[in-house]
Amino acid sequence: MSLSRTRIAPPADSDGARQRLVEAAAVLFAARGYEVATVRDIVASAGTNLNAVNYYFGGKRGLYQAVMAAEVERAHSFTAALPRAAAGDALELRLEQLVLRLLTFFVTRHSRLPRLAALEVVNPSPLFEQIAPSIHEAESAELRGIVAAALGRSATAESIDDGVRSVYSQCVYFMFMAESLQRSGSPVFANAAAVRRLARQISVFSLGGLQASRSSGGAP
Amino acid sequence: MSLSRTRIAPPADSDGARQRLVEAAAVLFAARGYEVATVRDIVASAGTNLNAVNYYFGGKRGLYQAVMAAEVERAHSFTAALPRAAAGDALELRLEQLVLRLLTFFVTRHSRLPRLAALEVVNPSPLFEQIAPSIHEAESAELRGIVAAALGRSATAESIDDGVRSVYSQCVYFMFMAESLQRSGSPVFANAAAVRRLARQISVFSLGGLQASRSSGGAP
DNA sequence: TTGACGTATAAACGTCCGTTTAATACAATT
DNA sequence: AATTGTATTAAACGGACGTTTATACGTCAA
Repeated sequence: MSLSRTRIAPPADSDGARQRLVEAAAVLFAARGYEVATVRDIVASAGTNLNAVNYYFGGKRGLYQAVMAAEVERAHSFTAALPRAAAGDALELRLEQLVLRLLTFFVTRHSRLPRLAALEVVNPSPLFEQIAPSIHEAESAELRGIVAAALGRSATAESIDDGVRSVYSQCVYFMFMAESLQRSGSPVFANAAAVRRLARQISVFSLGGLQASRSSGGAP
Repeated sequence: MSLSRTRIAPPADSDGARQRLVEAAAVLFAARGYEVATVRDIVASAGTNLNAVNYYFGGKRGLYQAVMAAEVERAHSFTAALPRAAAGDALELRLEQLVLRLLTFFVTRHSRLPRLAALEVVNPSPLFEQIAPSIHEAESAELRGIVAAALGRSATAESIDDGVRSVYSQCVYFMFMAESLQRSGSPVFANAAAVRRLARQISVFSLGGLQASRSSGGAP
């Protein structure tokens, strides 16, 4: 039997290699940071050859760029599936739902983006300007609308910026602190109920803060 | 006079080299992070020989440890000199002064500690557990007292923790975002008046948030 | 069948890293 | 004057890094 002849050429890994590289690189970039993660470790984890990174991505930076693009897309499809309040709902509910969505984004392991973003924000790479705006477009606009509504007629551009930052900083805190909080065993990263409770606390706190800001900041 | 006898050994560079190493290393560790900052760049900046790091500190990690210790001490003496409200002052004033102190700590260039701490928190090193508590002992205790007072009789340990975190996260936000905010030209890092205004906004917002939490969280 | 092309593997290259070892200068001690 | 101990300099080591070059394999068109 001419087995050696008729045997169809195994498609080898084909495009599997490229995808496994992106996946393995995402894990290692997130775990150790761009500089410390080595190409050799990445290809070993992906089961490919050392040259594959240069062949497919032109180099380590190109692979990082591909990882970021893939993780941004993955995070977007995750965020899109989260529940959201209707525009006509009460302000309190809309804020709580938005905060819950932000917290869920920062705290769950849907993608490596929160971790990669924390590293980028604290230590921006040349890609930072390109990545930064694509993380939160929708959420920040929605938050801005809610804050403006809570501040009422006396809202100024500056007071809205202040309010957005005060609310947002309470959420993004968990992105930056993720590594430290998990070390100390914070329940937020494994317990969905804890996240919901946290969202309620932050939204109640923030709504009270915005109302206090209205009476204070508006009239000089 | 037996000058040659009584003359105390000229310290020559003596400890100068050691101190210059710590200073140069602090700058480079803060600018590039521990892994990326190289011993060769540090000794070049300090004007010493390559071997000096191992001679004085036993290695790169030892130098990093010395840098951290020096920066923690420097930051402490800076914080100690900041004005603080008296215990009998109004809650609003005490909170605003504390927030201003925290913001000033995070935003001004008294030492490299805020930057080094941001890197450590996002990417903890083996030294993290040793460094973390020594940054804020006093301030966090004071904040806890203020939050407890603002929450009043219905305060629980959990609601106090929540309030402390909500206030603190608005301040530490500037530590994490320092690099990014400075890139986008935020005035907070060069303008003392902007910091004072910010402290007022955060304290007003937070006091309102705490009052709202009091009526909400206390009675289940 | 042959040549070309896209892919995968292997080996080597040049560089930079932290660290080590050896050699030197100099003041204090014996 | 010889020696000891400390500080400084110089040179080299072994290894890891990202990247490049060379080579083999399999498919497809001519």
